[in-house]
Amino acid sequence: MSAETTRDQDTRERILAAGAELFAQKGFHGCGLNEVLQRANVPKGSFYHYFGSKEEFGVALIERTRDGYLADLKPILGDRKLTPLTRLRRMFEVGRAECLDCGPERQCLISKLALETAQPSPLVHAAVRCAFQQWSALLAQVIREGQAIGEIDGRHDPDRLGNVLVMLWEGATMRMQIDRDIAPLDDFLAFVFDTLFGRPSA
Amino acid sequence: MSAETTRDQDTRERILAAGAELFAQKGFHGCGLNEVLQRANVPKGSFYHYFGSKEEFGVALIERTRDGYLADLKPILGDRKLTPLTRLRRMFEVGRAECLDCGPERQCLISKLALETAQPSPLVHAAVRCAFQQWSALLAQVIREGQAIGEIDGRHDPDRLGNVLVMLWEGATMRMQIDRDIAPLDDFLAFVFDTLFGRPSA
DNA sequence: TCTGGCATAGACCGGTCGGTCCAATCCGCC
DNA sequence: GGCGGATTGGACCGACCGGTCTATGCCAGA
Repeated sequence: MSAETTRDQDTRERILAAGAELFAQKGFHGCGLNEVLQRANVPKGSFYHYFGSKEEFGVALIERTRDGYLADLKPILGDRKLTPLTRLRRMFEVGRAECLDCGPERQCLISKLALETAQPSPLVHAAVRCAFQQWSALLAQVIREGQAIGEIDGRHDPDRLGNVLVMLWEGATMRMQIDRDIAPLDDFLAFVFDTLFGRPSA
Repeated sequence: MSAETTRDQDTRERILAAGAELFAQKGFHGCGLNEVLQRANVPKGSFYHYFGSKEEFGVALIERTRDGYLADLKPILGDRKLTPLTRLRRMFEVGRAECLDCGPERQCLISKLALETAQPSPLVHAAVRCAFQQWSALLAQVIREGQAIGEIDGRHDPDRLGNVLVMLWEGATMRMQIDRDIAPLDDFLAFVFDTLFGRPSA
């Protein structure tokens, strides 16, 4: 019975895990369902029992990924023992460490699916947009806290700065995949926390 | 004979133009050759006369796109009648105008193909990397000029700042496609030229 | 005018795609 | 025990994929 726990309800989870891994590497259209199912050791029939189509599967993947990210982020960004700016830095350092772990050829699943399916699939599109907006909003909140205690320059518009950080991070991870090197993430950290949030006064 | 000029050598160019348009929307794997050739009004045999494979075609597309970008950029970035910072701003404003023209659902072809094919295709990968490095280098040069005349804060590392601008721009265009709105590009311009290069002193 | 190679043209190939279908099996509930 | 929905298993489908092949049109140079 303990060995049988691999089946049952977690079949769905196994499909999702295999899809996340493969799509993050090969893309949505670059990887067929058969390959995903083979990796998950699940037959076709089970897939279409849990998901209505490949597109719905993509939406589920994005939501799963987003929820995982937010679950990781919130404890860091909400840690009252750290100053807001320290929390921001900690979050991006954790992100860098994760990229280092799983290798530079594995791009953020959300942005990858976003670019590949934004045009034809409104479902995927909505899921991606939601994920980015949530992240931007979280950052803006921490930025406001930093401004409240004078740690971050109050002339920044918090919402805009939150968007800028997200955009720059996504651009950096994209560049990381292109260069096969985490140097772009180091450029990101150095720019944001030494230059942008560092001493701007002469 | 004038009407026949549509054929002959420019067949290759017609294929490239159709591919650029369709791949920018639907992606490399999301669009079949048949669709490209139908749009270009060219039969299969001609395609494989000019290109060895779909992958080689992708490389040719990236190089064509990169050359087009650089040809547009260089006159602006090298315009000695403008200050370096003004040239930078002009360049991104032109980029924004072009995005406005062709619509927010059309993502930068280079970054799109980069994410989709970076892993399995070393040829495409090399072409993309080359394109980004050239652009970053151009920006770094202009930043150095700006620093030389005191227009840009000399404490910035020019190469890193060039990379940051490219990464942020790519992230912004990605977000533009996700949100179906050019507002992210406005955030980019406001942040870079009002906040980053604007008055940092209190 | 004949000829050789470049370019056009599209039928065709095996393979794989996303998706369908139904029989077999499992398992909680009566 | 046996009933019935949930789940598994995988053969199968038409469509389309990237790529091949050969027949033909075209035109420059002998």
